[in-house]
Amino acid sequence: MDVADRLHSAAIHLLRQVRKQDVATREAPARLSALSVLVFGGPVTLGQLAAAEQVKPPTMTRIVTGLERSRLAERVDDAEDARRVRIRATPKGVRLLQKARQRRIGNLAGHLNSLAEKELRVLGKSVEVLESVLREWK
Amino acid sequence: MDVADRLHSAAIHLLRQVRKQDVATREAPARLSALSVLVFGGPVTLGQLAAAEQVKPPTMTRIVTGLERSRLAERVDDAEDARRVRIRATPKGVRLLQKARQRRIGNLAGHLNSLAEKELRVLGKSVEVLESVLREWK
DNA sequence: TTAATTAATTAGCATAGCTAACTATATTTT
DNA sequence: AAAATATAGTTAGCTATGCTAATTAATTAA
Repeated sequence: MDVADRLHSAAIHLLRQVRKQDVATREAPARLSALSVLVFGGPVTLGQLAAAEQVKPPTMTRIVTGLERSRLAERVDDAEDARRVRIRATPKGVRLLQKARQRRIGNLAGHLNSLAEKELRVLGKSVEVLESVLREWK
Repeated sequence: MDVADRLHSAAIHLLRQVRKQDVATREAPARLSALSVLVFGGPVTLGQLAAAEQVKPPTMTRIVTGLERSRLAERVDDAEDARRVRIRATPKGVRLLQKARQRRIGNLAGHLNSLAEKELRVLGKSVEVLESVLREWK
């Protein structure tokens, strides 16, 4: 319980700090988050994207509309099922997201810089442990 | 960079899972988050609360108004400076937040349960490392 | 070939973020 | 002491993001 509590708190504060970098993109959080699914997971249907982001389809409809207006993503008709719409990041979207990610990760890495080599190793090991926990979670 | 990247991703997915528990409170995320500052940090002025939550004062004004409507917090006049308004969690607010927190932490702890003792120890060590990184961050 | 199901959108509501402009109180300058 | 400046919070008005319910279009099942 103690580890859970402090891990929870640390995760909150860590993301709160890292997220500050995103203002440089001039894009809203939900859009960046959806765009990152598109960039790293390839084109998906709107419904899949909504599920991945844990929002309802109407919400994702509007996020995608916003991404399209900024030319960061586009709707593509699905050849197999005309009800579906596939969403794809544009080259501009890919570039923007990679820069945003670079800023976030770079910022975090900069702060991990002060750690001793041993601490960094422990942290790396923990991330693996967390990844395995998250794989089971669903 | 690799550790930063994966830590970042793990933190995102961890919080995304844990946050699901909050629907049981029937309170919106920003309100729960502000309430948690009040419960664990004591009464603060509206401006301090806004700063703690990294939002602008007008945003916090409305969050506090929402919390007041639900009787989870209340505005108290400041004796020293009549411009200021102190915000305080009500007993109902304290109870609601503690239950919400219990659900989050309990849920996370349940998933850490499957870990071997050694893994849990490594995780605990890492949380300490992260806490020290976060202390330096500002 | 209807009937039922599924995918996405539209409409309408609440919440949450912002800036700009305003009110009221405190502080500083003259 | 009066005037100017600064600070704390609110109000107004915008955009964005979450929801449910209802709608439209396409697919699958009876």
